[in-house]
Amino acid sequence: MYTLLKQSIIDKISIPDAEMEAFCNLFCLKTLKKKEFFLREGDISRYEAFVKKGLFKVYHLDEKGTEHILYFAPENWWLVDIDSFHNNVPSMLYIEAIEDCEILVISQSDKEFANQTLPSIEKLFRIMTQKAYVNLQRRMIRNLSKTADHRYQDFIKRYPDLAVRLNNLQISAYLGISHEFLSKIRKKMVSKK
Amino acid sequence: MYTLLKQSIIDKISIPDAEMEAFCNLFCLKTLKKKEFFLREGDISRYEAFVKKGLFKVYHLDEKGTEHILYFAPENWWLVDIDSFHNNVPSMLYIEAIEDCEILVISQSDKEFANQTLPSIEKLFRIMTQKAYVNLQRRMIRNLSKTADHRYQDFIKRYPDLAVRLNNLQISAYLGISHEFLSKIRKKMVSKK
DNA sequence: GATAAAAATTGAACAAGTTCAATAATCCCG
DNA sequence: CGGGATTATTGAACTTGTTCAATTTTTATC
Repeated sequence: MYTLLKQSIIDKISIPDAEMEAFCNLFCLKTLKKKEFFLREGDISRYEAFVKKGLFKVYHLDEKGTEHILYFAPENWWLVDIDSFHNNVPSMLYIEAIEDCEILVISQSDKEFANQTLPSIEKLFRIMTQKAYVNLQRRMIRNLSKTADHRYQDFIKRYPDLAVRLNNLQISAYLGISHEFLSKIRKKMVSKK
Repeated sequence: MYTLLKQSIIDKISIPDAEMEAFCNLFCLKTLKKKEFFLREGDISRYEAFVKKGLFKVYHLDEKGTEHILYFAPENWWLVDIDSFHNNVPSMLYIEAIEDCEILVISQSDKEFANQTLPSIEKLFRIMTQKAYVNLQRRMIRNLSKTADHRYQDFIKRYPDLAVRLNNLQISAYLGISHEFLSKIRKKMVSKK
């Protein structure tokens, strides 16, 4: 049950067996079907989860009802709205399964407990947050400096395995463009080959 | 010398006096004049710094030579390219003083030493990275869902004290628009009042 | 205070991306 | 396998934002 989670932790830090066991035992398995939600806008994020199987989208819905995807979370990724989870404020985000999923869930209080009692875990979450920050920073730079065309080509090159699991509505909501415009970009690419 | 730094730490975590002293002693004071650099593209970020006085811009230069500002760092903020610092890769960023500045500098190795020997410090940096991540996430959402007009008004409302220290070239490079367009937005705002 | 440099404004032509509406293709699911 | 729903494509008109070039205003410096 915890194989993937353990591997994902070992890849980031060295951790004594006892701490690993203690930490993993705080998680419980949950399944979500496609279109079900792990978090909705207005909720306070009281759980964090590791994606064991499947794929989620983490997004914000603006006042016009347009979806803006912050990131996709496939296997090995974590689900949480750090903002809501740590500042105890209602979330601006939705976290929705876009495939049938299996996740390992830990509560806010158990995570705090782990942070306080298991020295390796504090480090694990520092490293994870750093990695998330670096990814977001790189994306910010790309969004500020590249055209939609370039961002799309970059996306399918960077995440080929993800690209095939997503439809164009989802990709366009991640790139920050309309799906019609994405369709036109794709057409141009085909004709240029 | 360390008053501001200590206050900034106390605001985030509780820390024994001995750890506080040990940590602060790892920093040394440096001054930079306006237009001097703390980091340049291609450098590997081997130092992290706390801004004691002044104001920096952290930005990327694209292939056309256009500046894209990731964030501004006034007093109480930290200077570092987390990506370069932790992954030991050449930086994509410039960190440049836009006022005469005083900073407290710590080396990568001293920071690692602190992380390993001072338990509070691991927590401090986890919390700081989380805060930075939350800020960046909120900005990402705004950039994806709001027009330039809205983003500008939001910026001057959100950072009024910063807005008066910056010129419009810098603000436009942060908002992700040309300075000419920002000028037109400002004109429209004045006429609507 | 003079003067050079940097920043801000403006307009015109243009490019990038959106919106809306209609149609076509694909995907589910009972 | 059929039919409804979702997804993808296309075109035309439109909006947002860029680029370039000229001019004005402000700032810095000696």
